Amino acid sequence: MANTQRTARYRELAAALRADVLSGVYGEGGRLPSEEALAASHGVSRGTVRQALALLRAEGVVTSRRGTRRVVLEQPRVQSFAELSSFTRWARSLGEEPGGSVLELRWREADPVEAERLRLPAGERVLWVLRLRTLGGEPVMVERTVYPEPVGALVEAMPPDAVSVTELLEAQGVVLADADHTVDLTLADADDARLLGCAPEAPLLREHRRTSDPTGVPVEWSEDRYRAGTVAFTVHNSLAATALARTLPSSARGVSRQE
Amino acid sequence: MANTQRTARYRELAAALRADVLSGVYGEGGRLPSEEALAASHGVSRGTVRQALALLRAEGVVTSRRGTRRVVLEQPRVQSFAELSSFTRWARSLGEEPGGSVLELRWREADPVEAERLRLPAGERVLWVLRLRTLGGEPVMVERTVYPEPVGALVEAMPPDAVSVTELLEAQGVVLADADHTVDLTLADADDARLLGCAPEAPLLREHRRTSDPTGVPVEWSEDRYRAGTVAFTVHNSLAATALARTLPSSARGVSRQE
DNA sequence: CAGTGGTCTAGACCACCAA
DNA sequence: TGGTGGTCTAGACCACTGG
Repeated sequence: MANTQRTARYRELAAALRADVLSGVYGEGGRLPSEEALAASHGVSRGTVRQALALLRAEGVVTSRRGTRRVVLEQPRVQSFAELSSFTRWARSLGEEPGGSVLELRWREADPVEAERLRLPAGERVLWVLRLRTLGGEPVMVERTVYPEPVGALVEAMPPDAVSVTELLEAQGVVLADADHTVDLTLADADDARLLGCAPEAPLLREHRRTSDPTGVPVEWSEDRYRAGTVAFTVHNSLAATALARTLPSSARGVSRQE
Repeated sequence: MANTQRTARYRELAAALRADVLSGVYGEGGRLPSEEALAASHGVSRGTVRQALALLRAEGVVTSRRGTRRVVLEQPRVQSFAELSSFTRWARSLGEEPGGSVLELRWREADPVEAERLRLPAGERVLWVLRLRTLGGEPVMVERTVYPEPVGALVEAMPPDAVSVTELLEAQGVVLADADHTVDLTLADADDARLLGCAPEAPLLREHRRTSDPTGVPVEWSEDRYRAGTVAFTVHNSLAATALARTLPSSARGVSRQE
């Protein structure tokens, strides 16, 4: 009695509930029906309902507390890290027209940082790509990415004006499963300034991203620099869900080595 | 046969597994035992094992794929948004000595943005607080926070040099359950420059944060400005877990069609 | 005190991966 | 083809919230 063929039941349920919530059926600050009631009305077990609700909770759509029905949170949901893995998808979901072109591309040896991030032996060959990304024709981001050998070969073969590298990669069977993002601030160098049309030394929002495939093997290591004012990164977190992480003993955490 | 008294079984299990992974028992890129095996060896049901593993997965500690055992991802996991809700906790977990002091504090009417964020009627009275945050004595962040009436009263009564407002609030029974964070970039104004000891117009990393209690009622709305180079925000996401969000029908989202 | 979400179990079938 | 994770069920007890 398992359904995995198409979309999982709990995902369908989540979608249905999400739609209800966003359309204001329950009102902001309103309460959802009980799990029992949802299970009955949708003809599934309570376990499935809970799986669906866990999704909505992670998205920040509803709260959850023992003893009380779930409460509807705000709805804004502008743009969160969920979409971040692909510039193109992110742009489209905002209703903007994404563009992009490869400005430079070459094979070279990985520097120590790149090798470590891609989990490659030092000096391994990697494909380095410099891209300019635009929204509605306006330059907004400079992207410097390195790909390990196998993936690099696929990227190299793509047309230089390919809008979505991610989608092309997926079409070739490369699955992107996990990503780590780090956001900080940096200053525009001469190239950035020229490409983005800003002053040299102008502050830029920087994102480092490492993406892995389902096996955990790194597929991409990228540094993206956004012009000020063009993006804001959003995250939602439920403290309950992450409380544990804070209670842990430091265990095997050396010094505070960070990047 | 449910255990909720102390820590849930699955959280203990998660902690144990996390410790194992971090101590390198399985090796980076190594494989975890099967769910069945873990269930047997820890004397719990498979369901409980899966709950534990879901935590580790969300933290980016392990992958998961149908058909194969889970794979250990990298271990860095230094500082992520999980800790972000409290500057103090974040600092401590880095091994740094957090400090802070209230520089200004007054009741005033909420401006339109604040009212909207705190979900209050326009012009409602709120407590506005300006704090300087330090790490090891060095100023790193300027925090401007507004609190709605009830919480504000508690904050007002705190000693001006209280290190952790969050902890004091929790001690008073105010539970912080959910938070939305937005990160972007801004420039230092005269006050920022003076307080942080940087040049006016110097670029700063800015975080907007709205925190709610378990009921979904906003408790705090804050704008924090970090000196460049003092922080980096980190997030991990599993695409599998968020794939649905991208596949959704536009349902009831006004303009800008979603995909 | 009744209702509700949190935790846990035992068992089932399926889809997918690797051998 | 066998092992593994993904999904689903049915039922149970508990902790907490609220009237």
